[in-house]
Amino acid sequence: MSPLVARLGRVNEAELLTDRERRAWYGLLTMQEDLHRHLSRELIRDCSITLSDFAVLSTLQMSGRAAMRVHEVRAAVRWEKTRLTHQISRMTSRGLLARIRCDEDRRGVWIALTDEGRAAIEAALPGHVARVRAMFLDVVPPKHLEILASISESVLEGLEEDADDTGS
Amino acid sequence: MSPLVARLGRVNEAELLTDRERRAWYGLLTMQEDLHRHLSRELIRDCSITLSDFAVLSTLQMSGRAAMRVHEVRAAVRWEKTRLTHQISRMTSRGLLARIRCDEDRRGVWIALTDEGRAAIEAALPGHVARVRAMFLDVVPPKHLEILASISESVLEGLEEDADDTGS
DNA sequence: CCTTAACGGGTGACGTGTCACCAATATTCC
DNA sequence: GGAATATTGGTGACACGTCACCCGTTAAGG
Repeated sequence: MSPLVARLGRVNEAELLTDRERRAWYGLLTMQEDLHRHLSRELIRDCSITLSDFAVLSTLQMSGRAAMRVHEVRAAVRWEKTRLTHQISRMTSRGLLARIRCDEDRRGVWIALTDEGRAAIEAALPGHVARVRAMFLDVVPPKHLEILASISESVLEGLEEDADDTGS
Repeated sequence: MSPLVARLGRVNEAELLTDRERRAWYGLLTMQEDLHRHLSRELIRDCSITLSDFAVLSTLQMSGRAAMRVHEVRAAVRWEKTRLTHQISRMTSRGLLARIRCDEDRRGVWIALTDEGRAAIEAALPGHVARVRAMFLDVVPPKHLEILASISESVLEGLEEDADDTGS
């Protein structure tokens, strides 16, 4: 990170981040990338599923329902439409999910866990939660976790205000 | 997000996150994904470069040097080795970077900004910084930015302790 | 020295995420 | 009731990130 701070004098002041801003912003970026990398690697190694798989599987399992519509899963994970479609296709072809015809709305599709999918998420959950704790939750004091939660809430609120886009 | 909290009763308590933990963890994940998506989209639309391009270009520009070795850039951005190689290849083929032979260490390579690369980062920097401010830095109170910086520092410290891996 | 290990960097394949675009069904509004 | 419109979901192409693995060079250790 140190090369990033060298020779700032040349550029317009207002175009650059203050030291505090830079620490917070680059810290956030690198923390998230490193966490993602570590968790992803270990989840694949131990359970043969990816973080994206985990997000979909746990959404379905936590719903406590037999099946969910695609757009319901989408609302839960907050992904782009096509990202979820592709993800479901991959997981279906690997036997983790099943697509089921929807008669109430014939445009739609029901998504359900297969037995294999349920087994996968049940096998993965405890270890993954433990790793999230070890890498993150147990490292950060509870008061700071509260603050982080409130930070993300206000940031996400701000992002939704410019909801001009096509399908976010 | 609400489907995630339904019907938690069935699963082992210790395997699940508390409410505070869940708000912090899922908040972090979604905030980072949404920020990345928005910033990426706007950078591509306005400047035709990606966030990864931006990271490499700004590292080189901020260094204030004519060229950097690949492993120096890598230390700055904290990426996997091959990720940076691929990124440099793509950017070189698009004319943003140049690979230059290294005589001091004939295994190595110098990476330098081309004129086009310098123009790209200079064009992108102010707008990108402004968007980071608008989406994130200005939304979060300064005291919370400090806390966030300290959070990421301790988390990253923790991650580096289990540096057993091959090439992280 | 000369062997062995470590370093610096790269390749190809594959899974992931986004974009532009499409198909089909539901809904709205006259 | 029929045309415009929104909703639900999907496809194919392409850029990105990781893994397994490779090559050439430098440094270490006998």
